[in-house]
Amino acid sequence: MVKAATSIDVAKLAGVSQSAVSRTYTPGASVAEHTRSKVMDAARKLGYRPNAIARTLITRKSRMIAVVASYLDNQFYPVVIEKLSQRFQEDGYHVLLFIAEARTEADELLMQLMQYHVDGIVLLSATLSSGIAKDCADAGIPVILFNRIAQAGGTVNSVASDNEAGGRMAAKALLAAGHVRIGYIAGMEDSSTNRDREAGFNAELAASGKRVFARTVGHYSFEGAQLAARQMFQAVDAAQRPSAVFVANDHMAIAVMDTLRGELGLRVPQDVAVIGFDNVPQAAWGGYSLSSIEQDAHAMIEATARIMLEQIQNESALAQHVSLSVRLIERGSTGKTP
Amino acid sequence: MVKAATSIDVAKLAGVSQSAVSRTYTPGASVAEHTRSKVMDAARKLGYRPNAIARTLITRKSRMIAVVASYLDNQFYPVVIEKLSQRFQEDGYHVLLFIAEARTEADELLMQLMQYHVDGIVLLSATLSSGIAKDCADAGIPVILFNRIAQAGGTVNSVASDNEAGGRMAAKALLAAGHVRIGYIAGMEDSSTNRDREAGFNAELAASGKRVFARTVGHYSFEGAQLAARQMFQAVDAAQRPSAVFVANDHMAIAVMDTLRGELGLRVPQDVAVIGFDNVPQAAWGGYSLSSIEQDAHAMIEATARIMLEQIQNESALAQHVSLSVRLIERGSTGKTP
DNA sequence: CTGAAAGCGCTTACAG
DNA sequence: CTGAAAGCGCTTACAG
Repeated sequence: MVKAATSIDVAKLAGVSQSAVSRTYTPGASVAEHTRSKVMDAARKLGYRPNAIARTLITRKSRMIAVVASYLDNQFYPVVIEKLSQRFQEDGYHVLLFIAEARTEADELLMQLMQYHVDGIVLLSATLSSGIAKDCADAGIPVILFNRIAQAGGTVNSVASDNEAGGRMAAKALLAAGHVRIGYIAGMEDSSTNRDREAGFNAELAASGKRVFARTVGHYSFEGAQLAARQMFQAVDAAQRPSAVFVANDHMAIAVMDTLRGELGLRVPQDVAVIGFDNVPQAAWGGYSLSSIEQDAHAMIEATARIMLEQIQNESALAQHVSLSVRLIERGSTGKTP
Repeated sequence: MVKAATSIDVAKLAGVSQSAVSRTYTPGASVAEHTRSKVMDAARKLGYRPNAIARTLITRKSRMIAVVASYLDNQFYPVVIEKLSQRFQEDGYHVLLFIAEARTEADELLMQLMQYHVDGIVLLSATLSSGIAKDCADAGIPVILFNRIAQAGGTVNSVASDNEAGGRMAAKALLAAGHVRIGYIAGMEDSSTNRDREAGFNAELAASGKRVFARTVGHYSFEGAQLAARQMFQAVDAAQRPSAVFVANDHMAIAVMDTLRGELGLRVPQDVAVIGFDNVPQAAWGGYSLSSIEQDAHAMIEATARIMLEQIQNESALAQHVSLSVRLIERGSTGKTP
């Protein structure tokens, strides 16, 4: 174990002051070209790298952004985490990833985060108590809810899709295909995504003088969705069960398709049309060809990065709420031939 | 923006020295019960939390472990990242996640990591130059290669599956099913996983007096695998193409199945049997029912955590190399009826 | 058990 | 442009 070289070591070797070394590594600081090159030479010889921890202590900027995630089995999130990391890296920020197991855990995690003086926090599909949200705001740490809507009037930003419009699109597509008995398999009852998708879906059905034929809850989990599908499609008589179903996300929709085909012997789309939400990569796989409402992950990430940088630079910036457009991707599961 | 309370603020309010506050938060330090409770009361009133950055500066322990990943579209990794994070969190460590885009980028990333004084580094399916590996060793930072084998004699630890045994199992399963024309779709040519899986596969074929009938390369990517499948199965005459194929991982195997069925009109397993590697969750999906060689992700994660903690606590510990058993999971893609 | 003090490795006014 | 010095918020011998 070799002790790393410090700015003092470099200063000594270069024959300059420690301040000069520090200035060499501070963009925009005034250092003579001659001094700078002496410092760089010495730094190279010693393998010097500025200690980011010491810098953070004094500047109060860690250049780290915490991302709190959970449910990585939902295929939408790994991709988001990857792209989000890359996006922040482009701006010189690093991602400190936290996995929250239960929803209640987010608060405890956040408290730990604050000890690390992260510059900002992105909550992927997680919520946090208003107490913690206020602590973050008080500490000047921007918080962005990703794929969740923040309560109005708060200090917390949010970036989400127009889930309500997505729900309407799903209903419109199924109605246009002539379906009359249409079911809905819900995600988490208390999530804003589920609430808004279902509201849009029901509103569009109502606009056609119809209402949902059956409704079960899958809690956004694979197993939950299998159960929900069994409950909804157990009727032996075809007229007793939906001929189409809107599932609150693709992760569940795939489980539903498996259950319909494998367990219940029903064909998709001939016996039951299925439409999901997210347009995860797996929706395009040949084994499913799942129609879906696409969330624009790229735009969501760009909006997140933009808001984060704005809020880090301007602490008094007001909370922003971004809602992005979605679009229908039709595939085989609703009868579109590829 | 309210300035966070420091140990000095707490000390003043509690009427004790700053040292006493620090000791209260240092497990094992000697503080009178009376003093401790005065400190805790004051801390509660001020919402005090020790500053982890300042602590890191002086203790040289950040309790952060860097995880460098890439290829999150391979479904094996998100699950590993999630479980690994949770596992380290149990021991009071946090994961700093870095996404390496190209393989060459890992070195640059590592240099940045060292500035944050992470306590350890896990490289998920990435390699690093021997120069950087030495820098880490010199700095006393343990490095673990996950799902890769380290070069012998180095200072870098590794945790991987017995890929060679896995390759043999795949060959054995296909031979046992009576296949004669057996193909192999390779991953990255220069990866240890591909090398070992292929070596075991070929060795087992050779043991039966056979050799691989066709070989193409999919580079561990979805698109690469589609291309590799087209190349291998373009022959119109069934006798000209393999009746079974071992694909170097599940991520590619799923792409191969899509190409076989969707594009080439071949049935799995009737026309072509397919076997993959990893046993990702998606392999069990009804749309694929993919036979696979299962990597024991749980055991890999436990081994990684154990080695990491050992090496953090004992800097002079020697590099360890763990190889974990794999097992065959037979499903529909090799003719097993579920 | 407790407090005063040094020091971790930086950044940043300040004076020159 | 440059250097001496203060200070970020802690931990940890050291002396009492």
